[in-house]
Amino acid sequence: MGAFIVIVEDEEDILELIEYNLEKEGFDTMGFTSTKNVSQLLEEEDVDLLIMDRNLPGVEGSEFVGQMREIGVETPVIYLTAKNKESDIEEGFERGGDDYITKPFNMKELILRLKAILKRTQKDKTEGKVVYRDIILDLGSRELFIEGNNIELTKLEFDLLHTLISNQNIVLDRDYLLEHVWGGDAIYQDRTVNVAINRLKEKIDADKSKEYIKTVRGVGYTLC
Amino acid sequence: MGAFIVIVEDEEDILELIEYNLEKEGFDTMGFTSTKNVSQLLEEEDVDLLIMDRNLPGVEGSEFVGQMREIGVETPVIYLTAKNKESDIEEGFERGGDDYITKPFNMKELILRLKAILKRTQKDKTEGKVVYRDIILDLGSRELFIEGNNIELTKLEFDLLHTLISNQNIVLDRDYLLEHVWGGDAIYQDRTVNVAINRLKEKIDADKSKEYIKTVRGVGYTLC
DNA sequence: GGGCTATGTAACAAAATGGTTACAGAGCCT
DNA sequence: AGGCTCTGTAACCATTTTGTTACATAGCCC
Repeated sequence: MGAFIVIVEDEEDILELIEYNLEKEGFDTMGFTSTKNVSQLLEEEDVDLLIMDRNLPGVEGSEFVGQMREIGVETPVIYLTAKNKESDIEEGFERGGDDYITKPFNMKELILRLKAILKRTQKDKTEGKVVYRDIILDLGSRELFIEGNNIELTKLEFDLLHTLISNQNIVLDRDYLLEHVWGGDAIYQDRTVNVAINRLKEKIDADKSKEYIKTVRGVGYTLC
Repeated sequence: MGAFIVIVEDEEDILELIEYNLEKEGFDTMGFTSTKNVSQLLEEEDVDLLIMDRNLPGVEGSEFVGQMREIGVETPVIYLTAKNKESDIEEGFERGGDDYITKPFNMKELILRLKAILKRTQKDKTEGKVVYRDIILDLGSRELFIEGNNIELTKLEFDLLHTLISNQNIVLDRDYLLEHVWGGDAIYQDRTVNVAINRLKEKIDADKSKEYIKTVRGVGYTLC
């Protein structure tokens, strides 16, 4: 469960301490000493959790989160705050923050809460079903049904189809797919996508005349 | 009804007073003057009730219970509190506490409430059964029946099956299982889950042709 | 149609994954 | 202490899955 966690904290010592400990727990982290660049990151990347100091120079932490919420960013937040007056805490909650921890804080506590929040939100992620025409993808049991028939998929095939369905009618290029299905770091060839798509096609378009996955020459693939 | 009751109270006089009276009533008790070691006890032992001072030095009592709830500890709580402002009481309830008593308190009242809570929760405990197809898991006696046959399980196997049944039709990955079955702190290998699952499979799928626990390659396991 | 590029296909090799077993330490009971 | 069971770890092997490569085919522009 290598979640991606962004930390905003102006005191560098504390920032490093948090990053060190979270990475030791197996999380991917990225630290900032101001909210600069953070909004862009939240919008564009798949950030699982934000840890945010409330007492930043310049913008108030909760102010910032408020703005994020307004443009539809739902990333859960843990506030770090020296204040522990109740009014402040309430305000933090009101603005859509999910938890708060008062400084000085216990690293174990932070990690405990963080895991609790992740558990909650990650679970939401896996609940439910995604549907496209005759195709039903059950995210919980990881089963695929086409016209009621259960079709077995490998992990890769499932993730690939999941991404395609989530972006139906949008053409996804190979780079996008590599990044989202295969994951960021490792480097693969384009052809990898190619082959994977075709193995998936084989199962999906099997006996049907219908063609679900369409190749868009020169660009990528789409479920249209 | 020799329930096991843990008491956390920093004033030793009061602590002893409570322990004395509860033991006279036939309860097993264990007293602490701080929350140190208590979390571990709650996680690992079968504690029936927690009596907790809210005004502890250091961690807030309700804060502590909140953390316990987040990692899945369901032990009911009675708060002792000098505060009786409504806001405090509400907050205590919100965090999952089950009752509160304001100091100075009447020992008789404490015991009365305590018995009321125990009656309620003990009943839940013994009535609970989880069913999946031919499988009946009796949470009270911790017995497993498959098609009426009693099959012996070790603690680990039982907890594992319990988690699987509670999440039937959902694929649980190894991290999830490690966290929920083995518990948060300790660090184990994936392979540990692997072996445990297979030991469980051996017992469950024994003479049957039916396969209850399904391996989802690359992801985890599920009861499907 | 010819020539170009992009894509599909098949085959192979490498890597990942899970089952199985053996073993050792921990815990428990006698 | 001795013997028991339970459980975590490591090693090994079989299998599946996946990446890569080479080659065939299809699409597109002239």
